[in-house]
Amino acid sequence: MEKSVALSGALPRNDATDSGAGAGGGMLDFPISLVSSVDSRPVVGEMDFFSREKKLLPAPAAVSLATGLDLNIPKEDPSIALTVDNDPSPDEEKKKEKTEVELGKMTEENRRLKGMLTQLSHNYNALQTHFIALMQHQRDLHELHDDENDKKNVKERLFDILPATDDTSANYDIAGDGNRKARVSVRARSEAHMISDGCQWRKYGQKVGKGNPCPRAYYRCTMAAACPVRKQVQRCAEDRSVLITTYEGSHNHPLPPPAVAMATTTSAAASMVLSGSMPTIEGLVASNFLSRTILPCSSTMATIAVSAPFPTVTLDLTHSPHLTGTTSSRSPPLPPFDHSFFSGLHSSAPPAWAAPHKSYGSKS
DNA sequence: CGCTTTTGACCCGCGC
DNA sequence: GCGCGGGTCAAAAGCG
Ligand SMILES: [Zn+2]
Repeated sequence: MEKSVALSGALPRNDATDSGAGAGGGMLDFPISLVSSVDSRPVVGEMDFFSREKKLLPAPAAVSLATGLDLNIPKEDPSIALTVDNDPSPDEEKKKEKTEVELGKMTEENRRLKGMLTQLSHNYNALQTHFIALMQHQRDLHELHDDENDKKNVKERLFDILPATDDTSANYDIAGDGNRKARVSVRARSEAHMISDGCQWRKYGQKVGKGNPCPRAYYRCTMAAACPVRKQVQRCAEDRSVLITTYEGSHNHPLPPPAVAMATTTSAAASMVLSGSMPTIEGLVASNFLSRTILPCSSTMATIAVSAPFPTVTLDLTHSPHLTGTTSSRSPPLPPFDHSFFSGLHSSAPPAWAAPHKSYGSKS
């Protein structure tokens, strides 16, 4: 038996909750890649959210994607840049000038905001690094203390000495309690074999499941030597255009800025849910946390399944009326209302960014 | 030459 | 204990 709650993540944007939502997860739930990363997803890349190759995507779009803020003010928006005809009355001439001045201001402000955003991103990474270092230190102290009080525990001492190549010991505390089992899975329509998420992954296995003829691929994060993050990529059985990516664990290293949004969102969401710091799932979704961060570009649904053994946060980026089928049957059918809200923001699907990944055979 | 992918073997928990 | 199925290892192959 499993409980599953499906809620629409597509609530109206509520910028006031911006800072509050992240802090809602408790102080230690530093919403970075610490826990699960989703690190979660393009025909050859139709859902490449976090391609590190910025050339492939228009920069303003990337900014907008990562922050949920639509800072992209096209310079040649016809609604702003008036195209006055040959007979400009002095009045209209004036109006035009005024508008152009306005436009200049906005462009300038836009540039400034972008700069700030970049700065913010850098600061964020720096802070994250510092935080991780602190956590490491704290862990060392903690275990040292334990050792003094309880000398029979040789194992822990070993963990202190061992290089951080031991995943479980090194990252246990970083992940925080209750977060280790966290999983975040992302469903997205994509013909690509893998959705790029800003991280580097090395494939370490592939299996074909029992019921599902589609092979499931296993990846490990290679951005840092000891990064424990893993992900599974599998095509949905009944609808092969849907790619399901499941992330597990948290990064022990800074992520490239484009990847931060996704990792932050997923891990923080997982943290909140699993730690119970967000009183209700409704609270999580109502805080508009998910939709503001990564989902403004499509109609969306956040599903949080409390099923054993791993609590899983599912971000559904699909438009499909299909039910999941992989993890569970969804209780309530999707309310029809959640598509309309974002229609004004990004009307179309994300561009087809390419994922740098290759093949995908099958076995067994 | 250093990386990733491939792929069968191996491990381990679970139900019988 | 045994078989099964999901997950991982690691040797070999592939690739730029
Ligand atoms: Zn990582």
